[in-house]
Amino acid sequence: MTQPATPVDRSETPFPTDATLVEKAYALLRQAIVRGALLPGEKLKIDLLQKEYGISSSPLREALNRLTAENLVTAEGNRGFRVAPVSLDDLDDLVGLRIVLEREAVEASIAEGGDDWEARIVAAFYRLEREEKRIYEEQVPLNEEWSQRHRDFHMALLSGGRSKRLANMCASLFDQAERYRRLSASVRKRAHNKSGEHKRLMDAVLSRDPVLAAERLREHVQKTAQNIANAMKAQTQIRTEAESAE
Amino acid sequence: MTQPATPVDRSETPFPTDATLVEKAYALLRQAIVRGALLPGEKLKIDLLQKEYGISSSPLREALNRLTAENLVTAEGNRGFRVAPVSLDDLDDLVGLRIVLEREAVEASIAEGGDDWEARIVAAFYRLEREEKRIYEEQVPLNEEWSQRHRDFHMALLSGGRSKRLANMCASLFDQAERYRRLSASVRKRAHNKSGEHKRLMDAVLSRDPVLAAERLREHVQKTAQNIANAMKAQTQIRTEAESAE
DNA sequence: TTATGCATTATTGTAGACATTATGCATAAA
DNA sequence: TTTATGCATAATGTCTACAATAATGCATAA
Repeated sequence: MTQPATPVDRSETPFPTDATLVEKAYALLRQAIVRGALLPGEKLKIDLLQKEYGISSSPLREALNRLTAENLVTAEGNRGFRVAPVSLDDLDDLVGLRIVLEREAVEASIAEGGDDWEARIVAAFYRLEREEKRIYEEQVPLNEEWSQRHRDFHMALLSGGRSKRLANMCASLFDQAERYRRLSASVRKRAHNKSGEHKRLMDAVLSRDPVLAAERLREHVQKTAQNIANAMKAQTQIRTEAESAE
Repeated sequence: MTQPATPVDRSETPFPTDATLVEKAYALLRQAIVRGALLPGEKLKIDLLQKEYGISSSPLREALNRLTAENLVTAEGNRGFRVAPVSLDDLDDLVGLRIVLEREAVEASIAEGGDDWEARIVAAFYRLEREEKRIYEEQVPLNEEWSQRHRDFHMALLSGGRSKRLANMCASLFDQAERYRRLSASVRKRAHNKSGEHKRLMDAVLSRDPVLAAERLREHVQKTAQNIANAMKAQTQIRTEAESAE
């Protein structure tokens, strides 16, 4: 039996139920790494993961091999797998590429995107705002729901172009950056006022001014990265002080 | 025992001897696909590959999973692995991204590269020219040696920047394009006079004029892609005619 | 011609044995 | 002390056989 032909909204159903175990393991591990449940540098021992997820070694190893190509896992011959380490240099590298590729993607979207693309943006923004309002009014901390809405909004902005590769790369880089955001977010739990920034971003994109849109996107990405970098430096500072106090 | 600390020149020694079987399988399969020994769409049956390479299923499957992330292999759940298909649309996509990323890489190289970078370019060009001269004088057809020199030259041009991710992506996209080149090259076996083009490219880069360098790089990549596209169209034409003549 | 059911085949997943390599620790040498 | 060396132990990678599941092709019925 094949998967039903109904279009799957990946933002709603996290994963189809009839996926192979490799795909499930891939999705689970990826999520755990991006969300920071598995920490940078952490050893990924097959037998432990096996018990944790109830999946045997072969599909796990295959999933881990896929993740190495996405810079989320490192594999060193005969020394097993690890969660990819993080560093300020790597963040820099990541953000630099993100800016280049997201500029390209938003420019292509503005040039090629139709009404459906614009509608996707408006819808995604609406849902993101709703969630942020809920968080503000109910004094809820940032949550998975917001992260998903946030991701959807950003991807919607870039989804108007034809290039599949570009879209995939942007998504991958976004998630890699998301991992950094989460790791550094242990400090500041509540949302900055990102809502205004996202509104400005959307307006620029919907006005179809490629220069303005690219510029605001760059600002947004760079500002976020700066916050993350500062948090990382602060953490390193704290860690260093704690160590030297011993 | 760890690998000796001597720097490995990947262009000389295709692969270290103490690599794991996953790495060997990965390298072998990748090569076979890029060189066109395994054709687009071809089924990759594990048991056949097992006999072919003398490597058991586990490392083979792991290697294939890595290759899926590079767009060289497709994996469809419960339907096994295939060599990634090719199409004019995909070529377009590929080349579009290549131009964006190689421009970025060459600009970064010009801004950040030092004498060592320039020396790498000159050396790579010298070796490429030597090989082309040999091919011309001895009436040898294009060969693996030339392909390697050609790759080395292009990568040298882009190797001056700090971004590791960018370099890796450029290399991956170059090889994906190389696969297209080889597949379409079955027609025209002898080298075009690329030598002059490469010289002009090198001169622009070494003059450290980022605009000129990016423009010549774009021209070069696009012209190559156009030749490939034309060859693909001709092949499709021929295939279509053959089919309708039945 | 178009469905349906069934047998066949291919793929995926599991388990456990085995070989190889890394690692930590005790001991010996500088 | 510090730095090597050798060995026991653990971790990793690989292989094999087999079980479970899904896809596929074909004969038959509608």
